[in-house]
Amino acid sequence: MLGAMLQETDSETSREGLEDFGGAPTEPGANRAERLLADLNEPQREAVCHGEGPLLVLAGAGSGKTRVLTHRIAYLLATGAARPGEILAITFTNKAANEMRERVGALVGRSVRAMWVTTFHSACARMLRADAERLGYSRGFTIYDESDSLRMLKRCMEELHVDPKRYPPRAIRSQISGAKNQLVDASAYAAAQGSIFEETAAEVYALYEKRMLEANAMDFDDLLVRTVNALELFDEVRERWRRTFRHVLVDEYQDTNHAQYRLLQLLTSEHGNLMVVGDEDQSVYGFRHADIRNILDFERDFPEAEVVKLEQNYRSTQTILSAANAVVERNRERRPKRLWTELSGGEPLQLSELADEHEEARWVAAEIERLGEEDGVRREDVAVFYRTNAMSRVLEDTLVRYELPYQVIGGTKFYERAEVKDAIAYLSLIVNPADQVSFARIVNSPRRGIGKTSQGRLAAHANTTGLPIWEVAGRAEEVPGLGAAAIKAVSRFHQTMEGLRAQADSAPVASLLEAVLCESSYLEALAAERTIEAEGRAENLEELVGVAGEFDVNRELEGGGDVSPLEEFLQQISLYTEQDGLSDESAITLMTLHNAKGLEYDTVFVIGCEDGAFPHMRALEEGGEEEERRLCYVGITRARRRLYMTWTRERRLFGRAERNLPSRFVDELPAELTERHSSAPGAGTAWEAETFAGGAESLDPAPALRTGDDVVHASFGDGVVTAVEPGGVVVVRFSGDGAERKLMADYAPIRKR
DNA sequence: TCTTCGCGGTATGGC
DNA sequence: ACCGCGAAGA
Repeated sequence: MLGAMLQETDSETSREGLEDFGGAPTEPGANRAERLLADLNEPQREAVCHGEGPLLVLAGAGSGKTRVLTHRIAYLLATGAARPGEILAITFTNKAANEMRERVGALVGRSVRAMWVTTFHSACARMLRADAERLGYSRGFTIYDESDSLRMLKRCMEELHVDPKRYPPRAIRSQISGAKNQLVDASAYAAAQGSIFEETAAEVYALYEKRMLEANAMDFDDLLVRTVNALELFDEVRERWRRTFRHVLVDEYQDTNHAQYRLLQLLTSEHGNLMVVGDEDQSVYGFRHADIRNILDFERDFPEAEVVKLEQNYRSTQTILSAANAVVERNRERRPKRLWTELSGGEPLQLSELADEHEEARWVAAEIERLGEEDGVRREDVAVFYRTNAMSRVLEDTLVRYELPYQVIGGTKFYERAEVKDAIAYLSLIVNPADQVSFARIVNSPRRGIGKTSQGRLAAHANTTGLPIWEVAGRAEEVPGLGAAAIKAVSRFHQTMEGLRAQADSAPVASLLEAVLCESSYLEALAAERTIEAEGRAENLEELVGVAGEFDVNRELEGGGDVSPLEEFLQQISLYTEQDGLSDESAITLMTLHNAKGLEYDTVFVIGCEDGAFPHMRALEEGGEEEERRLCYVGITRARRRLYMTWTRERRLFGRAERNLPSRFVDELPAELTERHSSAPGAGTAWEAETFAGGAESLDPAPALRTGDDVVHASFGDGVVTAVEPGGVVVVRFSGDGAERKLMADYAPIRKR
């Protein structure tokens, strides 16, 4: 059995609890430490046993990095090098943090509760709750998600009369976000302005910062930046956290940005106990301003650092690893390394070209069905990855028709639904009376006769007086220009909410939420709609109450901190994206390639492998080919045994059919590791697979073009065919500029001469 | 002030 | 194909 040969790798959580000393860490430390090292390979052991000072673990895909992290934490405790409360372990996603917490818990028992095992963002939020006041925020600050912060940004642009047509708010925000992650504040940014666009962005940046502070709100970037600010500005704060976290461990270090790097530096520069684990080949968050230089330059930044390389892979077959290596080796921004495994051989990669996304979806569904029937492959061992969320739709429809249960990770999020956001806005306003965006969201929802004009007057008054918006609402009669009817409506709303605020400190979150939904008449308004949609929305709110109830119970058990339950609840869910949630036990898993990082599946399909989709056009325009290639590497290395990649000749985008060429990454796979299939062009729905072992030659169906033919292209002129590829693709080298271009033989304005 | 209709932008990726 | 926003009408 293949499985028996595999050492436990990253995403298998269940087995860890069965080994070592489970939840009973009562034996002497030396024995415990010994046992922790027992089934590690040499470099893994070296990393776990590392003493004081910086440590870089270069961990290739599937090389057991989570194992090294969790065992090192346990080892630090067992040898007495650290107490549980001195550990800060950081990951990038909540999911990864939960998994790490679980696995550490399995090794060390309940002392995991004293550790901070969490994401960068929630660690920062926790630290800021204690020290935000020094920066002019109050501890009940609200965390704005993307849409909230974009709202705020739009308001600022309006106020400055910046035309959103000429300056798209998203572009401005990305500019601001980039500056923040480089720790460039508004005035420094303004001082360095160049183009008119940047000048405009600088102006918006400054006002945005001001209004965010007044609203006592932080966006995701602020959480990092403000924490860095607090640590840099206040010796006392810095010393306190340095003393607290004697050992800092960071997972996925290749995804850190400059602010995060600075944060780690501030926390660890004194004792130097920083362990980072990462793999530059899996750096795929450049768009979030991650800086791959952080991992590439680690030894330069921390000169005494010890470096350990983990290159033995315990996950995939040699075929899959060879394919992954072949792709990623084309990148320049990397250290030389090569994954290897004791599992030689393996099935070849299956590459399939299909007519369009519908055929692709049917092909995938049918293949999953076949694997289940013929090879006994379980659905929960199958995952389908795609580059963009939009690609899941057609596949979902098809899986439903095939009656194949599936679950989608990520994508449309529960917490982004309007009604859920409304409910949360009510709660936010209770905690943070200055929260303008939440106020604007709910003041007239349900309708209370407080329209746009009145809202504008309230906001303007808050801005000019500097009073929290809630204060302004409480003194509506003082707001210039507000009509009598509006004053009455605002006052009533204010009164209702004041009543709810009075309960906020003591009541469990669930009952508070229920009271909010009732007394605000929100549920009543939904019921009055009498539509299926409204019913669904009410159900979602019920689910949110359920989430709150769960939170209350957990808090009861764990005896929450010094923060009010409501504050803690809000913080938790504002940093919460779609977790695996109710992970379905017998379903196929669908997700983006980005979401797939850190996971593994027996059988993996990567769909939509077309140039322009993957690598994505936009990424290529931004010079991100290497990052896209790394994403491909991530996708390939998720597979344990079987890997499929598919692309389509045509795909609908914005309702428009686009013609595609296969992804350049497909061509980078060594032919001897792959098998190609192609559906007959023009066969419509009833296609028949033709199989061609080894790829490239002679699959071209209709066109008579062959390698070596001289051709003329309507705009590129004379050229010669250098290769013929599946799907009617010919590669032509043109004499005009000497460049090679891929063309669709059927559609390109090209003829033989 | 609220509702409806139609247009246009949108859909790389996520804490 | 879908959602959000603005214009126009009730």
